[in-house]
Amino acid sequence: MSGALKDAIRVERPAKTLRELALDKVREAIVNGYFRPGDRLVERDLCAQLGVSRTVVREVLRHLESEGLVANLPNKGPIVAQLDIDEAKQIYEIRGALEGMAARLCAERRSPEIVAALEESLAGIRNSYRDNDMAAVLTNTSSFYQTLFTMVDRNVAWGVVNLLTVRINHLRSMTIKTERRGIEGPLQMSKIVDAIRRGDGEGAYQAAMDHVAAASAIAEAVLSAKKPAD
Amino acid sequence: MSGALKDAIRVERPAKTLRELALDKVREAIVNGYFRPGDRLVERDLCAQLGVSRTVVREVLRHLESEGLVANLPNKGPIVAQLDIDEAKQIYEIRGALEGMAARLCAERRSPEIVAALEESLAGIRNSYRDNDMAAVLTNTSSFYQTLFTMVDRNVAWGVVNLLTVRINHLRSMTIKTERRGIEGPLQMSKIVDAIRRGDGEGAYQAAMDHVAAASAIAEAVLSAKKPAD
DNA sequence: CTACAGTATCTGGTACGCCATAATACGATT
DNA sequence: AATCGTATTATGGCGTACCAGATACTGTAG
Repeated sequence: MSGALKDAIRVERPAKTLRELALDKVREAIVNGYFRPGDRLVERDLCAQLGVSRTVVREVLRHLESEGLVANLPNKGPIVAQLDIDEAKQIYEIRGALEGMAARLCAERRSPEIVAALEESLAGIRNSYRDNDMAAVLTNTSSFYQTLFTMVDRNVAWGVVNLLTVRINHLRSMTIKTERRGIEGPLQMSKIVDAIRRGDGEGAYQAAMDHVAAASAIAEAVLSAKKPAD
Repeated sequence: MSGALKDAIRVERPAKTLRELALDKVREAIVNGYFRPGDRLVERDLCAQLGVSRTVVREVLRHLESEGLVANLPNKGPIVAQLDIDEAKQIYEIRGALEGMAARLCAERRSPEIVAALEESLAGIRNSYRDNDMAAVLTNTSSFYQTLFTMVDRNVAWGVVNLLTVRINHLRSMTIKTERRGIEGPLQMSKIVDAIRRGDGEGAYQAAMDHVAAASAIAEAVLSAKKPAD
């Protein structure tokens, strides 16, 4: 549309400030495990690694702190937040409640476009599983839920889910690698889509709850199994 | 026990860093309307008003930005976030889902301590309404929900609710002042407590949903009525 | 070998300066 | 006089240097 045209015309300015770039870098580094939980995040070291000043690093650390990815020990400084099993379960529970809510709303709307969009995301997930591309599985799963929320204009809830999800990201990357998850995961999600197609709000709610409940159970098993080795 | 003893012994250091103090100040200033939505938050002005350096101010602004209280216009700088009616409704909806969940869990636990704690908060709310102390109504209402969440160890969900609540705080302060809200509000909340006492999970869930739904409806009326005058 | 002092490290916090950008005011040219 | 270009101002983005206080480490003296 006119937006796309304008974008084509527009002189490509980075638009992103240095701080935002650094924020993304550090968050990514935490999320995919370059920084491990409990690692200290020494400001001046980060300055060197990122090539930015302390001002920027401090603002980034503050931001990540309010996202729950970084914890601040008094007089000790910031560390990568530890994720205990109880907190992870709580996060899954909240996701269940919100994703269930969104699924119900989708079902009640009975719109073919919603179903089509969800099917498309789901196909993407199946393909990624087939190609054994786990990173793609994660992003496609995110986009599945994103459509679930945005199709019924629930961007705030999506923001909350997104915020919580980064905190359990390394759990997610472990759960999807679990045995048979490549079959069961998409199966559970297709149940959500089916219920939405039927306009079955309660069914969609339950199916969404079941999906995260399964993920939560796997995460719990993974986390309690990993604890002794830590 | 030993924790309390240690706390009693401890030399009372502020423990709070300057940044946290400034953060609370600015958040409070936004929440109770000293800074109005849309107001620009000029860094150097805030430095002067708070008596702290720009570094601290910037970190505070970043933090509030990630809380959703402050928005950052590119090349313009931070302003107090505007709250549109749709976003407010979404926030109420999320609160409904999470508070309903917590209420259900409380009911399923069937613990007399929970009921007692909730009754106490509720009594506080009634007293505050009687004394016409609206600030106390707000804090007591918060503490009611806080017990709802913390009694079943749902501190993450409580954090989410709290985070969202500050964004609609000025709406809350208007809804509680509404005609008859001093009777109906506590009535609805006592229904939640009743259901919990009965161990009626579904009833508690519904009662909690009803309560926020009522608040949401009032907020919508207030907000749409205020819009033209803006 | 222990105790104590000194030192290095690190965060919290401050001050100051530079640059880029946006808006506005002002002045010059046509 | 209208318009265009330029200077100024306001402000955010970013960097650097510095100091204070807490902590951890280390080496030396008794």
